Amino acid sequence: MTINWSDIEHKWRTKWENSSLHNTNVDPDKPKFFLTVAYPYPNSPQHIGHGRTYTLTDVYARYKRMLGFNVLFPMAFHYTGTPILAMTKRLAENDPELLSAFQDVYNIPMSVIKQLDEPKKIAQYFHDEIKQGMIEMGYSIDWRREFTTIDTQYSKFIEWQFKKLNSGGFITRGSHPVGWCPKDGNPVGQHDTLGDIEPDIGEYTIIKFAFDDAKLVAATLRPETIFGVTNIWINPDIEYVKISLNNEKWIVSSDSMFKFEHLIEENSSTEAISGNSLIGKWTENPFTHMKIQLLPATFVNSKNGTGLVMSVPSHAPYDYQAIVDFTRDHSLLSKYPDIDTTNLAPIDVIKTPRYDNTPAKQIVSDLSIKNQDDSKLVDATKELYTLEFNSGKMIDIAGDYANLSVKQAKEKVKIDLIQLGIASKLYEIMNSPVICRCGTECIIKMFENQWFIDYGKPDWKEKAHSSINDMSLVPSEITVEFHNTVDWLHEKACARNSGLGTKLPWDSDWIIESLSDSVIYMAYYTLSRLIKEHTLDSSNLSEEFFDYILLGLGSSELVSANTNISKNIIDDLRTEFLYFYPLDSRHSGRDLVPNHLTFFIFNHSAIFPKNHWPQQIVVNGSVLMDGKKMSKSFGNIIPLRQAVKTYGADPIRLGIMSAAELLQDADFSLELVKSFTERLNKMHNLIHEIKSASDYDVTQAHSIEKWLLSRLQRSIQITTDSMNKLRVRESLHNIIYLLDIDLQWYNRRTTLSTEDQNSFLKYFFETRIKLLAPFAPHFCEETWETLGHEGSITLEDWPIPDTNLIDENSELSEDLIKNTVEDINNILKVTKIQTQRICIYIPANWKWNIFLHALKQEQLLLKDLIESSLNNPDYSEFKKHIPKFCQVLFKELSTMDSSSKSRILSIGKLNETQILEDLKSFYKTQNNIQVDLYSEDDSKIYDPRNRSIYSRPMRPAIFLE
RNA sequence: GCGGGGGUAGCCCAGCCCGGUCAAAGGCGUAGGAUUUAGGCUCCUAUCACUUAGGUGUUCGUGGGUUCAAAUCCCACCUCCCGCACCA
Repeated sequence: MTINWSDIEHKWRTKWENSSLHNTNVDPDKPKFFLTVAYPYPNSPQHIGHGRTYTLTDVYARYKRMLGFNVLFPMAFHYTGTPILAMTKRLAENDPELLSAFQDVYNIPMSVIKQLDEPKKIAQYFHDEIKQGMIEMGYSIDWRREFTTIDTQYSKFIEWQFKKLNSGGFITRGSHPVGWCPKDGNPVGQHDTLGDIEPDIGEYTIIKFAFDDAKLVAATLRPETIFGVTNIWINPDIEYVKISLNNEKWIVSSDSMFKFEHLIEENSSTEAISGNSLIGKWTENPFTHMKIQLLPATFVNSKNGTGLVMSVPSHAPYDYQAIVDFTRDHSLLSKYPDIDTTNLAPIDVIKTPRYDNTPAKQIVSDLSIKNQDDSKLVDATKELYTLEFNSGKMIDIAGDYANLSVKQAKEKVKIDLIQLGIASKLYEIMNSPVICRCGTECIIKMFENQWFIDYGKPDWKEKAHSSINDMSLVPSEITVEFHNTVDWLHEKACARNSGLGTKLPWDSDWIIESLSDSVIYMAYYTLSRLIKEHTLDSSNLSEEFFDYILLGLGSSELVSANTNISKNIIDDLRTEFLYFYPLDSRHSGRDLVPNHLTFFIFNHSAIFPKNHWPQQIVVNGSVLMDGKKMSKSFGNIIPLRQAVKTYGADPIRLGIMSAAELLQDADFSLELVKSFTERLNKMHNLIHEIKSASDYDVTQAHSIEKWLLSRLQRSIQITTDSMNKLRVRESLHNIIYLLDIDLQWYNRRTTLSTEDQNSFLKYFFETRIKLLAPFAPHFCEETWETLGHEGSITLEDWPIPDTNLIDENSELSEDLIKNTVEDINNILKVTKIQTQRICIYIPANWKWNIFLHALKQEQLLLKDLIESSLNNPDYSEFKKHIPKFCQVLFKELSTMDSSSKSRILSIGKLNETQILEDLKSFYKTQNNIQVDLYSEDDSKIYDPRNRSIYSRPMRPAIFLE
């Protein structure tokens, strides 16, 4: 008989639903446990990978319920954001890639796709799809509290959040360079570009060198080297322009002019200048006032920076090489007779441990660079830049900046130059061209007056650190990542101008960005049920309303008077919030550690009092599919609902949970799922065989039953310990595999009648099924019912190990038997003989005495052991065997761990003859082999090969024939 | 560059914090056997090498070190993966 998964899943889903089993209300008599998992963004159906975090959370919820907690596990949907918008657009354009994903991977019929013509419809479609999947997976969610982040009431809640942040001084405003698609009019991130290339925004300092009525504008990444400028490089073959901006005239290459477009004064004329005409002219270093000349160089690229380069030959390999090239090129020298080459000696500015002086010269010679067009110059530049950036120090020539590290000097010089009006910043895409998905080349745009949440505030960081220190992080290894994230987080743009979401309450041009409107929503779960049931209108959900309910400010009377919401409802909302908050456990994948989870910590610490800060965060790794990352392009995505349909929810749950320990990436495999299916089937069939057996009285247990009961208690203990640490793999390991191995051994050893066995097994499985219930809820409900129970197993108590049932003696005895069997197998394997008779020799008493004596010694010395044994008159007749025996014993004891030692000591001498007596029937029934037991000092011993002298306590000697 | 995580027998995955029970759990796969009309399921046995007596040898990315003892502690190196934002 095999399990019909869809039948039992449907049956139990319906029962749970009808009995509102997972709906959780305030119950002052019961301790609550409130846990949430990052809500899904509905732009695709869930796949197996998504299932991991949700399943883990559900397993935990079910476990906590069995421990007696009033568990609240809610769910909502995150509609906020831009990807759905982009998706709508691509769908409208019949984007073939997206259409194929929808049809072939997600299996959405064309007729349905046609209807998905606006963002909300797409979100709603996947919302339903995902929700259905969660139900089918058996997640024990209180669906009454479900909401979406574009519900008007939720928006009021987010408005409240931002008012709190703003009044608390956590919001700032500023300008920020972003990668920008001029066609879409949107910032672009990695996910918006062809080939998923992140625009690498570099910051140039542009330095203005006076030149007649205008400024020659050179862009540099190394403003600190301004002390070493010897000349300016101009490419004679390119065109430059003079443009008017900021009340100045700038000279830049015409190819770079567009970068200043937004600064150029309207209607101003531009004057073209050939590069060649500039060569040989003079200007001066605006900072040091040294007179310098404009020289020709071919390496200058009209598109990089401004098409002008300030030359620092000591520290820039290109500059050094270009000067070498120029001064040895006689035709050039004669072409520009005005150029004074005596003025071009490199000027050192920075020293490093590796180079004494003019490092550019040395590195050029080390790499055997031939001329300024040599491609090795790129590496040379990078190497020297990195070296000086990390270990360089400014030397005396740098005046006030002398002795500063290059890192410090770079910032300081830059700021000072800008302050003096000599320089300004220019942002540029360093890895250009970066192409937007729409096909347009991206540029840099200053995003003006952007709103930020200022995660850089030192006192806020401190609060976040302390919140982390006060909460439990599971697994604890992840703690350092949180602290690091808190440290390097800074202003985070919190609003954008497109996408679904809530408008910024004080500036309706902006929509609150999706990572910022999802940081305290756990609190909203405690309200959403009542808000929906009483159909509270969003217009009444004022700041005052949330102030009272979430912070206890004001009074319910006043709020009621001002909002038209009855006082009772307001009181209920406050009660509900106070009952469930703080959040006891937050779950998500580890990819959210550097963003969402840390924002979540920050925002709670900003808005809520300390007693409402989160209590625990649980982080899990991702899911690989047969060793590979799951992705559409690999075609290895398995939609969750389809998997449930094919394999059943419980086998999938077990497969995901057992594949890896919490933080590791889990390698999901369908083979594993299939093997779980078989194991559950086996268990199911067995339970049907034993279901009507009579009750078992554990106090009557003896022999191998006692052993299995003892093992079961240990298993409960280990499983409980690992569940508390959410080491679910270990838990399942115990429940499924290790208990199975014990059960198999039990089956070989038991001598009970089938009837008695069945009642014993019934007891065993009732406990085992409870342990399994959080993982495989449908299966366990079904088998629990089969075993004659009426209530849901969800409401059963989690098993507690019964120390009275732990029996060290039977465990040690069973170890003796197993070891002896193993030894016999070993001998059989090596000798390859077909044995008819097994002779087992139990060690003599004196051996046990020495053994126990040796175990008691804290510091065991072989010499002492031998001597004291030899001197003991009781052993005088065995003298000749003592040294050899002690030697072997000593070796054995020196590698035995202390817990085994004390275990044996606590039990004392085993009656090995009686224990091993069982082997007679064991071998008789299995292979029809005769087993004879002898004590070593038995006078009638049969020992043709004289093996009995090798016997040791816990290790009888063996002879086969 | 900054931050984090890995490298264990054919594969997956524990063990490492807290050294000894570690030739290293468990699963998957494979082979042989039992059961079966057959297949599947199930059960038993084996699965680093050598070995006709329960043994020995060499293994936990590489190389050193500490220790009576190292997969585990320390140092160096090689190598793979992930994150670095205005995007969920």
